[in-house]
Amino acid sequence: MDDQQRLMHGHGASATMAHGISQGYMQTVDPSQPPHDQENTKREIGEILQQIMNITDQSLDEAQARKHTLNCHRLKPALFSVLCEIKEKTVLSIRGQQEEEPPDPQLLRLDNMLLAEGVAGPEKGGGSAAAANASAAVSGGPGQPDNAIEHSDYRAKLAQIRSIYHTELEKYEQALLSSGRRKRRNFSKQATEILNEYFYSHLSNPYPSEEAKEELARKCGITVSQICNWFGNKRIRYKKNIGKEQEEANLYAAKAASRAAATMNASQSGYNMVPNSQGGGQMMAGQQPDMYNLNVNGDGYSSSAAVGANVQSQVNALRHVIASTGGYAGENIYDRIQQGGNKPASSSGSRPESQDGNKPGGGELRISAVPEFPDIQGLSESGDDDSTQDEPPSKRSKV
DNA sequence: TGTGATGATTTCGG
DNA sequence: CCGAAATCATCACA
Repeated sequence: MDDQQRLMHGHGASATMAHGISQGYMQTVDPSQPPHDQENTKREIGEILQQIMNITDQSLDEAQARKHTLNCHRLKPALFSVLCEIKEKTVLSIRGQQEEEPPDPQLLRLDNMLLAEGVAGPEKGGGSAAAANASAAVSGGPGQPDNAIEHSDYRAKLAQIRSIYHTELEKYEQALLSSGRRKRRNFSKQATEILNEYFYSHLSNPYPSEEAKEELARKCGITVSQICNWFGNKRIRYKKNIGKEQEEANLYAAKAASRAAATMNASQSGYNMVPNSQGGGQMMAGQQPDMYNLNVNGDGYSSSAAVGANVQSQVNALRHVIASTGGYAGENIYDRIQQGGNKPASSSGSRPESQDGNKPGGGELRISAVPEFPDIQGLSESGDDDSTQDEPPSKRSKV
């Protein structure tokens, strides 16, 4: 293994290097040597370092010749070992500063390797200083400039390798994206929370408008297309698994209700709150689910009729809270039920997605003849703090 | 390591 | 172009 290669071997070879250092250095600068020899050694080291410093100022031929001389020098292995050690320390300190979330393990390993080689990662300004210190220690004096490494052709090589590395990295990432090997990361808990809240509170029409999507995307820190994916997946999976989702629906319904209760006071607006016959206040958690999917009858999807029958008695219970707050949870379904409305929507040709639940002419989930997410007959009303949920009826701004 | 959950992509129909 | 449905690929957890 030649010296260039040794340098390129980074921390993985540290043990070997340390060993090499102790061997090479101790052999050459043995403390047991007479003082006279030590003096000579120091001088020689100083000269070598000076030559290294000057080498880039010389013509190519001259430099080559000098490099050859250097390579043949008996102190060269020891010096090189020292440089390796310095580089090692530098790399370690650089790595210590890097506290980022670990990417792909393979990439991480590659990065670490390249970091160790100085190919990737931050410019190491401190490294040269360390090198200078170490050089000074070796040469026995503080006289050496602190950019010893900076000017070597080693650095040029590093730059070359660095650029190759970045190019390859780009290719790799590109390939990763385009070749089906997608990298997936789950959304944050908070984002999921927000999405679920929206979904379950718009269960009657889980098709966020463009604006709502954008708002949700902003809130969740994800892209609009991810929002689309999420809602697409959610609708399908909800449908497939209505029984299981019930629990979740429960949860979010309860949350929504309690939130609504907390924020209700101001907007008692135009709704006539019907003091429910069921003891108004305590509906919350356990009952909401019934309003959503309720029925559990076979097809898993709640036909509006079933909903109406099943839930009617509970509608009033929630109505008070929800209606008064602009209806965070399932407001549309209320309206619907109250009106006995269940008409297939969007005959006008507008897309379901384009209207929010609040809008007249709301959308419906079109799934093989089963009106899963029933259309809403919009008596919309808003008052929720969430701008995504209470857009003006004219919402479809962009068409 | 197996498995369910989940985000992304593909296919298909309107 | 949108959404449903199927499928893929990865994550996360026991």
